Amino acid sequence: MDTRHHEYVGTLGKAAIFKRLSPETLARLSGGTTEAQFNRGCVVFGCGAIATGLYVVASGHLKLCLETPEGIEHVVELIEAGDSFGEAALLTSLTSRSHHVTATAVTDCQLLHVARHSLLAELERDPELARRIIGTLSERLYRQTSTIENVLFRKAPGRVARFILDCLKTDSAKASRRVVLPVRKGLIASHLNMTQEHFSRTLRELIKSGLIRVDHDMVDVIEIDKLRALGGMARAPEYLLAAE
Amino acid sequence: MDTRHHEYVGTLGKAAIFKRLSPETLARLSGGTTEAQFNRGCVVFGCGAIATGLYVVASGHLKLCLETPEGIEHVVELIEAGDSFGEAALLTSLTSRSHHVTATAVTDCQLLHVARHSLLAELERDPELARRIIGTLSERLYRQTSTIENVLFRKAPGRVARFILDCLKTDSAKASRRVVLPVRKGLIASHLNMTQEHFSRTLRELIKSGLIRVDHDMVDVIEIDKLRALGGMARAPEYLLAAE
DNA sequence: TGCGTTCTTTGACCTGTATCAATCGTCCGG
DNA sequence: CCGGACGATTGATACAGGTCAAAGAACGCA
Repeated sequence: MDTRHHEYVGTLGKAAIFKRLSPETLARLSGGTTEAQFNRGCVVFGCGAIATGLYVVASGHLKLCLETPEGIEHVVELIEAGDSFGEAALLTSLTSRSHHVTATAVTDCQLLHVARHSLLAELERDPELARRIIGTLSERLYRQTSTIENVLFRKAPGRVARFILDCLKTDSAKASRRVVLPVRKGLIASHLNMTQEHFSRTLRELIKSGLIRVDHDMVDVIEIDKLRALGGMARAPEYLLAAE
Repeated sequence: MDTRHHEYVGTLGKAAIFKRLSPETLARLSGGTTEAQFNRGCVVFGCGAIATGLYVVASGHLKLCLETPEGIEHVVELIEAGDSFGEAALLTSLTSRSHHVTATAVTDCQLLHVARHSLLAELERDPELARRIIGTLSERLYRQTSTIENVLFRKAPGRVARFILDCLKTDSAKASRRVVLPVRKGLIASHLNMTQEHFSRTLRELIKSGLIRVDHDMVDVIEIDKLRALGGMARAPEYLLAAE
């Protein structure tokens, strides 16, 4: 195990899925780890591809998408540094270990790839790892359920409001009430299940009614309560249009 | 461990999640198992409730739903005998072990409840159980992704077509090309993210164009190819290999 | 510096689906 | 046998959001 693998231990240990695992476990996992760079736009794995292991993001952003043959795509999840992806396809005999989404780099990315056999072997030794993986999958399931809820129960303004509020929560700049959109607007639109055009219009609507202010990819929240009301409500009937 | 617990071993062993586990593991799990009946319409657990364990369905049908305060509900998943549910909330520290959907009996049900502590204890001993749980969660995740795909990429007729085709696959009567709808039509409509009215209309549309024939809850598939075309884009595993 | 590419905005129009409302079965208890 | 409850069907209408088209902005890169 050379020095490179020692570096991996550090990066792996920072990822949520492996955080606070025993150093021995991490060391053994790093033995099955390789490094990979992907340039913006590159496909990490395609839908249907056989899963060879799990990816951990050292840096960069990725998207997990569903695609139609016609090229329409829907962003299931946006992935960033510290996240992992590809876990779900590791152990499903039924779905023949193939990925059911396509993973694409939306910025240049640095990834670590932990081989499937290392994970399985380690699963045998360390029950804590099993718990982690189960926890991560549950987490993912939970997020997907929320996504479904968001898409099905809310109209466009509600979805956008909730997205902005979610960014506020995660973003370090929660006090400033300023959010920097993580990716290009079109991707966000897709994630919220609407067209880029509609997303644009909806943002302007929120601006016009004074809830937010927008400058390029910077969003300032003005009326956080009204935004919460919109995002919290299942279905936003008609909110007020402050005439200008 | 009395005779009742011995019965449980049999039922547990029939569930997909526990199938072919070692008799010792099953026996120990059955020690933490209790029985429960729920009448049609009863809520097994509500969204937000703390998860106490995992449920296995001995008989009956249930639905997993998302709900709004206003009482609108969306069926995330339909559950039947041999399925398990409630696994996802067992191990998420982050989401504080609360259920994120509501489980309701749609017919009278016989359930087994496996206590959380038994599962966790057994997880420590039997890595195969860990793999099973991971597999089940992955499976669930996969199904949810399919659901998202179905709801987002297809218009109403496509969704209905796919639902019928799915029933054909699972239903034992796949040769007969006859499907018996598992639950009341309104629930199916909700699962497909449309109103009961629209579902009804869509069915009639399919009948009018000669793809199916419907008598109450019996659906006969006439033109399976056209139905497939509507349900469209069966994911081809012939996709190319993974990254690197 | 200019030009092409990629992202965003805006406008006009169209359609899928929800909503509201009424009717009609069908099953069940009295 | 009848009335009520629940589910399914059908019709009329409204609107959210998609589609198409085109023009601006921003960001490369030569």
